[in-house]
Amino acid sequence: MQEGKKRAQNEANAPAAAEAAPAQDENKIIAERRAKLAKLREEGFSYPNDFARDQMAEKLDAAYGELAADELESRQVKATIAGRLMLKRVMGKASFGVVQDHTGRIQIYVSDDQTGKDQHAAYKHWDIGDIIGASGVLFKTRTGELTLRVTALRLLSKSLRPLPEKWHGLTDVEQRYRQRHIDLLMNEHSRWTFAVRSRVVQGLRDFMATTNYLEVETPMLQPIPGGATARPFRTHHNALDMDLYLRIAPELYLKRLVVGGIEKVYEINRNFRNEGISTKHNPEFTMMEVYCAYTNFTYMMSLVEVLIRHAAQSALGTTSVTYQGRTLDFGKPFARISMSEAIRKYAPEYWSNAQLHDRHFLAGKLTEHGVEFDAGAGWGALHLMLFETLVEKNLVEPTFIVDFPAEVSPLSRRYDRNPEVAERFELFIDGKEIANGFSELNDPEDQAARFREQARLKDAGDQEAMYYDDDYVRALEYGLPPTSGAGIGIDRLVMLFTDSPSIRDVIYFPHMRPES
RNA sequence: GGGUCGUUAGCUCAGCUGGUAGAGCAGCGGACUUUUAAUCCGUUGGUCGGGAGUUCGAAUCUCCCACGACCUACCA
Repeated sequence: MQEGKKRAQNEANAPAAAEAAPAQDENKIIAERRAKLAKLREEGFSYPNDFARDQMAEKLDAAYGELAADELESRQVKATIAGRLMLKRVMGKASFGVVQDHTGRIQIYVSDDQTGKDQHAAYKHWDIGDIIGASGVLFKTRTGELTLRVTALRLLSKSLRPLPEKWHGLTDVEQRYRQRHIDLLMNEHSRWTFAVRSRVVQGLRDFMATTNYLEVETPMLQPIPGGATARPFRTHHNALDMDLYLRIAPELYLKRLVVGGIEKVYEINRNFRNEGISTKHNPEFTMMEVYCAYTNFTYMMSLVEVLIRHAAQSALGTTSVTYQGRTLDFGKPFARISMSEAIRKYAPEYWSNAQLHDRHFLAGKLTEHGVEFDAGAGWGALHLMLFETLVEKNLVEPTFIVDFPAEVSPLSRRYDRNPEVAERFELFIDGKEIANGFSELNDPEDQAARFREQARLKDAGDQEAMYYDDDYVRALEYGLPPTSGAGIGIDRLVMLFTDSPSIRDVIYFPHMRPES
């Protein structure tokens, strides 16, 4: 790090850097720009950092964009701006340019009689992509565009690599994901998408703060990866000489905090799952998990509903969004339906409640649909599989599915009236699971039994089954208050809010294989 | 994992049934003092993703590999 820093500084200061060995992918355009940089260095250019701007493009437009030309002229508004040169139009003794900062764009007008011939001549040789600063007075062109009549301008940072074409921009999805910096420069929609993402997270945090939840951070490196059924990433701690896992969920740690008296707690952070990659799955993804003592899953369902509604409103200013051509309304109450009812609703024929609880019946129907399952799978696993096969894709509008089989919900409290079913819900939108929550299992002896069953499945070859977590059971033995909790998939929520078809569109740097 | 499609200049794309690789933008040189994807004249730029094969001759046909997209199966 230190070494690298020193080297970078030397390069920046040394004119000899222009002779440095060029990278493999250098072409003529880059060579020409390096030559320009070398010449600029001879003239004293040193990547200056003492330029102070006093205006942003968007603010200037908001303040003066509507003003009449002569009114603007009479006010003689001075401004100093800085940003990246995105367009350049040279016309002899005068030139135009478009400078982009993080708020937007503003046009500049550079001419011999305003800056002097030399400065204008220098500008003509700057490149699209260069970062510049400019001072001047605002005016309106003949066509009414707000423009800065430049009296002084400086090159602040030289761009050696050409930007994509001004009209089509960068459209190649692979390059947009691999070189997100270019995507962000070129594509307004990409900038908007990530701005929405930030506002969603901010909106969630604001809401939680006003309802007195405490935000915490729990371990990403865990000796026993718990809280979900998923394959973990493994890593190694050298000093301790022990294997650790990247967390698949923060759940068990957050509930330890509830045992410790933090009764309203949440975390927004990354989870890591060593599983497939798809338009809906990235190996690391962002999850919000929340727990509230002295409530049950019905409270948590309502909280999730309100949170999502609030996130939409604060990030987008509306609760109605269009996703891939379909309208989703987060403003009206989310539907609530039990898993059994949902299966019956979407089943091709009438199935009785008894049939839906008959393992052999379910196994037969799954086979009819060509679904493979483990011979040892119980009623609950088959019931869930049938739900996933028949129902999930149909749940377009926000819908809570409640009453999951306890067998597939090893951390959920059972119903008193039916111990085969858990007080658990999942929220589906556009066929995707967006949230998952339940009344937490706070009976340490039941939890121990469930872990034993998971350990048995793991021994039998189920790589996603949970580990027995002795330390967690011991925490429960001190007494976990009746508690409900939920997890919300932030990436997927942002996909819905931004009409993004792929999770890679809402993650700055999605995982990609290395370029060969 | 399986299937389909794609990869040509810095970017966006043409390139037919095999016959010396093209355009626009960007770049470079020139003209132009209110342009708007500025315009006009001239011009540079390519290991056609990589490798092997068929052929007198391959961007083009065949095979293998890499990367990506979409569909499909699974975890959120």
